[in-house]
Amino acid sequence: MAKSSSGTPSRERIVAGAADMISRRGLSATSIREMAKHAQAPLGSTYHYFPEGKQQLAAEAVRYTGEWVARSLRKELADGPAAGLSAFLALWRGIVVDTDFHAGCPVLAVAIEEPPADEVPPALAAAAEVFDQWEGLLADSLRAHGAGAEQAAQVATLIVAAVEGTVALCRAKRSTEPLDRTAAQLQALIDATIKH
Amino acid sequence: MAKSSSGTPSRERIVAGAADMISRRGLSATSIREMAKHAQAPLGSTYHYFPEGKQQLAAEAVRYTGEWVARSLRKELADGPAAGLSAFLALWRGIVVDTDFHAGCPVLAVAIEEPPADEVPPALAAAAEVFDQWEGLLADSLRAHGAGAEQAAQVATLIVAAVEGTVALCRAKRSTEPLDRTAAQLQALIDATIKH
DNA sequence: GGTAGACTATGACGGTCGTTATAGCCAGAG
DNA sequence: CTCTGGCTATAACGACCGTCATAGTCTACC
Repeated sequence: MAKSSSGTPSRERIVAGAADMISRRGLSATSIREMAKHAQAPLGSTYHYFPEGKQQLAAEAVRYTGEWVARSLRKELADGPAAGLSAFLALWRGIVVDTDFHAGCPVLAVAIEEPPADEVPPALAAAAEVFDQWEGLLADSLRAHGAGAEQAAQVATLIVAAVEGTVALCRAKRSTEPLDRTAAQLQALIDATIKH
Repeated sequence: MAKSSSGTPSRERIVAGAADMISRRGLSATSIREMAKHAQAPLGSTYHYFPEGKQQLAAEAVRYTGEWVARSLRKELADGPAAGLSAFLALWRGIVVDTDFHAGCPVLAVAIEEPPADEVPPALAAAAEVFDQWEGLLADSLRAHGAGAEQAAQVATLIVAAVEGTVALCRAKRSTEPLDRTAAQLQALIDATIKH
């Protein structure tokens, strides 16, 4: 057993690989068989580690990405909101460029999958939590640097939404120009927000 | 025959229905069989009207949505960039609310599907064109109201990206609050941009 | 050495996928 | 009335899907 907090290495490989594949093709286009193969794990193992099936695996992949981004965000926000935004932008730019515009954000990919009627699948709930987490980190930093609570919340939401949307624009256009433009405007917005 | 510019009514029903379904579930999760059934058309008809198959149908659905939004945008931008933004926001809010957070933007949905290696599928190319079109309309209006070319382009990209991202946030959270927050910030940004 | 339990291997279940082929219907032109 | 051509009906192709069941392997502890 020895249930370490990060789980078996093989288990974590599956989750990380799933996050990568979902960020490229979306959840429904990513099969469990492919996720297993991509992580060099047998298909049976996925149902051993994730007995609730695909939704559980997707939810963990979303949270995995969420925590990975949040770690970077927490670290860089120590130098202020502008530094945090720069890191946030650089992180996504790296993913988009390194994959030749093939990958994006798995959280966004999961967020736009239609849920069954009268139900909220675990992966979608996880996506909502991750967005909240990112917004919270940004808003906290803005408030710590003099922004009002309302203003901070609005700017934080705008940043997360704009960056997610911009990554999608970059993928469609196969260009990083949208990221450059969004970066310029958001940086100016942060300056204006914390200087007020 | 009688090839009208808008095509046979049945053909247009298929395209419109496809746009709706793609906006809910994404492209790969939407089967041609379901699109046909949703439009009350036989499966054979889809391959009659769209001989290139799913990609052609998806591309047309993307352009259909693009033109629909552009029409609203053109009309409201006559009253200035702020009015255009309001219409843009209201349009997406309507979709999200009317579908109980089940539908979003089909253009975004198509934009985040991974293309095959060394290839740009028609639907993805159409998504890029639609984003360009929307940005162009907004940027033109901003420049017509005194914004510099660079500033106008940056703000236009930010608006499109932010609204697309915000719609996804709303779906994940099952709340329109992100749209409220983004709206407030973008309106302020437009005011500052054209007043400068 | 034995035994429990974590993991793997294998194969199957019913179902849906995109696409194609073929034969048929049926309005309108001659 | 015949015939053409746009549209439909039906069935099939191989491939893949999520999930489950079962039997097997291997490792760590008693």
